[in-house]
Amino acid sequence: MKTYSKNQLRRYPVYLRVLRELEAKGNGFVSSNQIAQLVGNSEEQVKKDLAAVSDASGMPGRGRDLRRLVHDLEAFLGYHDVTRAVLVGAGRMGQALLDYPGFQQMGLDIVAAFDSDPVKIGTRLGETEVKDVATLEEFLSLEHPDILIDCVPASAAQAIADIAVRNKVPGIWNFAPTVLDVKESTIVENVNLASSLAVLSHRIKPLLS
Amino acid sequence: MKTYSKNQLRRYPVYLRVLRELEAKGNGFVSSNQIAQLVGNSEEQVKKDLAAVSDASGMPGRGRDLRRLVHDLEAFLGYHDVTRAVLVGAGRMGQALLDYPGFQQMGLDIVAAFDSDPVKIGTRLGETEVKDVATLEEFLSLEHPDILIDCVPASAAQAIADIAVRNKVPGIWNFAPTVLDVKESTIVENVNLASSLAVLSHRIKPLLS
DNA sequence: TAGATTGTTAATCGATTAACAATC
DNA sequence: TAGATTGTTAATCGATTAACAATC
Repeated sequence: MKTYSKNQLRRYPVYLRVLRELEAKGNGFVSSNQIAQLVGNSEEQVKKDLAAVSDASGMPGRGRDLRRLVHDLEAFLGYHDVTRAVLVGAGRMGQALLDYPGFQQMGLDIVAAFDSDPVKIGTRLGETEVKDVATLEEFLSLEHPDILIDCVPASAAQAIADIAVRNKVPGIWNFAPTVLDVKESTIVENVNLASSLAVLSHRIKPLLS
Repeated sequence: MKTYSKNQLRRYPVYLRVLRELEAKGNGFVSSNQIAQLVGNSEEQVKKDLAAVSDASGMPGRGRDLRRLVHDLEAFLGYHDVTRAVLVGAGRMGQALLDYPGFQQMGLDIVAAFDSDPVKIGTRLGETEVKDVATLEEFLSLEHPDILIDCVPASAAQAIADIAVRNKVPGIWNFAPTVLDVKESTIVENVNLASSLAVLSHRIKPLLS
């Protein structure tokens, strides 16, 4: 079976973005070189990446069918299937995620939100009512979501992860600034702002006066 | 000169986290193996990574001095120097970032926030007053911050990036879901939720029923 | 057709892992 | 001392880049 490296997987949504922009402009075909220019990768890499997710082969001299390519990318990324998620921790970051309209387009449906703050419990954020985190475990055992989005403070994040693991939630999307310890049957993906900032800071270092 | 890959740079803040936890527990020394267990990398990788940022060599049989290692990591990551940033776009995401206390510890000082919404302009978010984005360019030309945090909607993100480039802001931390086109003298680091979700979705796929 | 672009194979590059002598 | 762990060199692995024949 084909395998995809982490870096490769990260590139696909980026391709999708620029392809949609080209589509919006009314283009019908794209060459790998065009895409390469727009995203800043090499042409060879673009060719390989796209060949790995689309059976439709491109036309020598013209490029690839844009519409078809967008479709195949979306299909590969799972945007055509609904992924059900629960969000825990309705702080600023949690609210930002609940608010974000882009997830819909990715097939990600945040079906419930939880918090421990009595002031927040019962309120509505967008379409979602905030439930008491004390009821999280029961909800997971009944509803079996695919993903738990962990947005609680670092000090509470492991306890939430433990509940997810106990209830066999396949994936944890971790926004808390802490390293989670989970059984290997549970997948954790970290959104680590400190890591991102480390890359940026290091690269601008030579530019600072 | 030593070079550091993107992946390597991303690992350092993760090491720092677990090391601080060990320090809080009162430990005085750590072995590479211990760290490897905690973060889930190989021992060899941990050894190489740490050797690249700390001159203090570890003691065979005991490990590395924890306090010293934490210090060296912080120094390498630039946490001991102040990096000045401006944030543009005081939506949910922007507010979440303004709120986040962790940046202080990383030496990141968000000195100003900007938005185009008249309702938001003039209000205070935490310690920062929201200014009119119309005054952004003047602010940049006078204050020369190190980083511009771009949190505006995708449709406006490029225009903000253009202003940053014009005013020679060294780094753009891009939270907008779009690919920015900048001169190569400007560094862009993208926080791309779609990419992160793509990795998670792909990895949980075999676990879904 | 000629030219552009494809898909794929081979070469290169870089990062990770394995091995091991050195040593507190 | 013996054992654990170090730092570093060599081997492996994987990903990226270069090259090129095939073709619309």
